[in-house]
Formats: sequence, C-alpha cells, structure tokens
Amino acid sequence: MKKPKVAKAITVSLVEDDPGVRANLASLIDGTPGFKCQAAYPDGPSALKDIPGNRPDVVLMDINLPGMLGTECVRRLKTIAPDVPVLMLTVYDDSEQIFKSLMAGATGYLLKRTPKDKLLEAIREITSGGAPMSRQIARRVVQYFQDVSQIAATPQRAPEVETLTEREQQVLALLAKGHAYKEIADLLNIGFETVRTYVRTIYDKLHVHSRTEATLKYLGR
Amino acid sequence: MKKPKVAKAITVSLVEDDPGVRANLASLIDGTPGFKCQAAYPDGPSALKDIPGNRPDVVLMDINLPGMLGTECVRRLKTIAPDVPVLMLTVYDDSEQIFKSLMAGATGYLLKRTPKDKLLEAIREITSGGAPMSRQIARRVVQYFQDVSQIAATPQRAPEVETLTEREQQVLALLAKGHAYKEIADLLNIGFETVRTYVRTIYDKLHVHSRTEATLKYLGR
DNA sequence: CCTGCCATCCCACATTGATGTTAGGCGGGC
DNA sequence: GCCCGCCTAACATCAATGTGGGATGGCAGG
Repeated sequence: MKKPKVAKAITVSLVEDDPGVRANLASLIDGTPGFKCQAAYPDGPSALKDIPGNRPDVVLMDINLPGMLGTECVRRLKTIAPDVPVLMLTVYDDSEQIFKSLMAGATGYLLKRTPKDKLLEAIREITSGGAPMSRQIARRVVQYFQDVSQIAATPQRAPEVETLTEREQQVLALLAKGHAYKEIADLLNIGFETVRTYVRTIYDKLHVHSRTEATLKYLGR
Repeated sequence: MKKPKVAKAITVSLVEDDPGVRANLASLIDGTPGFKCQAAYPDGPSALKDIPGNRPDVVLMDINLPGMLGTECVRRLKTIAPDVPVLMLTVYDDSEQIFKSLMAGATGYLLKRTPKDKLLEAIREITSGGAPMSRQIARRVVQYFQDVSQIAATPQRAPEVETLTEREQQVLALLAKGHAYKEIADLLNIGFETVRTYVRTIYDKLHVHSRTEATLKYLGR
C-alpha cells in the first residue's frame, strides 16, 4: 500500500451525457488523491440500474440529461437509494430547476463553471453533512424563503374576516369546523338564538348566504 | 492617504447584546484590512433607529437579543432598509430559528463557532451577491425543501376521498364549493334526488354528518 | 345466471339552517 | 342625555339539509 494515510477514498459516480465533460470530470476526480470515480453513466436509466448496487459516496448529476431529466432521475434515485447524496451540476441558475432538484432530493447544487478545486471541496463537504451550493444558488434559495413567507404570512383569508368582531370571529371559527348552532351556543356559553343572530351578521358582513361559503372565506378557499 | 489600494472598505454594523462578543467582533473586523466596523448596537431598537442613516454594507445580527428578538429586528429592518443584507449569527442551529430568520429577510446564517476567517469570507460573500451559510444550516435548508415537497405533493386530503366514486367526487367537489343541491343537480345534469343520494353515500363513506365536515375532509382541513 | 357495484331516481320525515323583525343592557363619544 | 356599536336574546317562517326507506337499469366477474 502506497498511502495508508488516505483511510478511504471518496467514491463518486457521474451522470452526464456529454462524453467530453464526462471524461474531464472523471479524470479530475481520479487524478485527485482521496477521490475515486467509481462509475460514469451517460443517462438516467443506466445510472438508476447501477447505482443502488454500487453505492457511491456521492453522485454528480447533470441536470440536462436527454430522455430522463436530471430532476426526475434524482427523484427515482432517492426512492431506491435515499442515503446517497446527489450533487447537481448545471449550467442553469434558473430558480425553477433549482427548486425542482432540491425538492426531488438533491443535496447540493453547483454551476458547471465552478472551478475544479471548489468542486472537489463541495464533494468533500457533501460527504461530511453539508449542502454545497454556488453563491448564486444560495442567494436564490434564500430569496425563495422570503417570497414564500409573503405567501405563508397571509393565510389568504378574506380581509372581511378581520372586520368581524371578536365574538363573531369566534362563532365563525366554530361554524367553520362544522359545529351545529346548538354546539356553538354551549361552547361559547351563550344562547342558541344569540348564535343565530351572530351567524346572520357574519353572513351579512362576508356577503355570503351559507355556512359553507363562510367557511371557505374563513379558510381563504 | 495610506493605502489607496483598498478602494473602499466593507462597512459592517453589529447587533449583539453581549459586550464581550461585541468587542471581539468589532476588533476582528476593524483589525482586518478592507473591513470597517461602522457601528455596534447592544439591542434591536437602537439598531433600527440608527442603521437606516448609516447604511452599512452588511449587518451582523445576533439572533438571541434581549427584548426584541433578532428575527423580529430583521423583519423591521428589512422594511425600512430592504437593501442592507443581514447575516445572522447564532449559537442555535435549530430549524425554527433558521427559517424564521430567512423568512424575515436574513440573507445569510452562520453559527457563532464559525472561525474568524470564514466569518470574514462570509461578509465578503454577502456583499458580492452570495448567501453564506454554515454547512449545517445549508443542510437544514435543503432538508426543508424536501420536506415541503412531500407536503406540497400531498394535498393532504383525507384518503377516504379517494375511495369515492367518480361521480361522488364530482358531487363532493361542488358540495365543498357551497352549491345547493339543486345547483349541483343542474351542473351535473342529474336529478335533485340523485344528488341527495350521492350526498348520503358520501357522508357514509367519509363518516361525517354535515356538508361542512365533508368539505373540511375534502380540503384536507 | 346471479351478485355486486355504480348511477340514477322517488317519497317521507325530522332537523338544521337562513332570514326578517324586534329588543334590552352596556360602554363610549358628542 | 342621546346615539351607536357590540353582545345578548326571542319568535316566526320557509328553504335547505340529513336520514330512513325503496326502486330501476347497466355492466363486470364469477
């Protein structure tokens, strides 16, 4: 044994349709101490068939595969080998591709123009529990959260609901859960007739004519 | 001028309640060429009052501020100075804090045990359009996407709904929109009584006893 | 052929819901 | 003091819904 220092090389499998890029990546990886390119596949199906047996430490996946898209390939791979981390490689920094990949189960996301040393570092990082991303990608991911919070912060319930009085909102909440008037009366310790009165004013204010319509407005559809 | 080489230092403002940590950070920043600690605040309110005028290139924000929480401080800061990127600093790598911060508008998120050189690199990165995160943080963010996709993919509607007949599901859909039996009958070109029959079997299958309960099951709450 | 499931329809009856009208008590503001 | 909004409540009436019976024809499988 030459170098017992390298306890174990990180094994990498490639999925990349371009033969040139594939060869380059393979030689980069094999040419770096501590890394080993275990396999290289030109398409999704062959990767899916082989990888579960190979169990590489990391999969580098091109996103723009012909036939089966990289995102779809990731999704299937994660169902048959959930433990294998996948690092997406792509020329696109387009949000949609990023989110599709992440939701499909990718653990990291790098642009192809990432320099070689950063790529190797990212492979190391992904095996040690990280989630390497190019800075552009990270920015988009963060941006996504801020966009989502705008949506999530607005439970989308019709604004009229806010104009209801405290008591009316309580009644509406119970109404929307499907409670009968009698039950609502008991729960709020008020009379049956009072509940009916509230229901009427709620309907007036919400411009609806049935419990279900009110419920939908309350829930924001 | 001593060093015209440094075109312009990156100006940093700190929000950190611990005087010791604050002093350490300030001296680290001021002691590094190319960085300038513009201001250091012990709490949220003073930062909010001052920062819009100062316009630092980056704000380093402790998440655990007494009084006003760091996340809340970020939220307000972003409303009055949306362009100033905020880098959260915290001892917690707890998911909830991370997402609150990101949704509030933080651009990066580092753990306090991040080494000094990485911290400085992160500050540089954030000013050049990145979104620096500790690797643990990045992992959690990626994990979040995968969790969310599971939820988003499952409209969460009660599984019983799937056991309903085609026709029953059509009726239920209209029922859930608040249509009266008569309207449903007209829309589906069937008789009023037929609708009532469907409603009965739907209720039976969903184990409910009212339109609203059925609607809630249909909508997955 | 018989059985089961689906889609369709009808009758009857009790309950609940939707809507109109009216009204007393209470706390604020003008 | 008077008016207004909110919480409370009662009576009346009709429409809509919930629930119990059956019934017919079609179509797939055994």
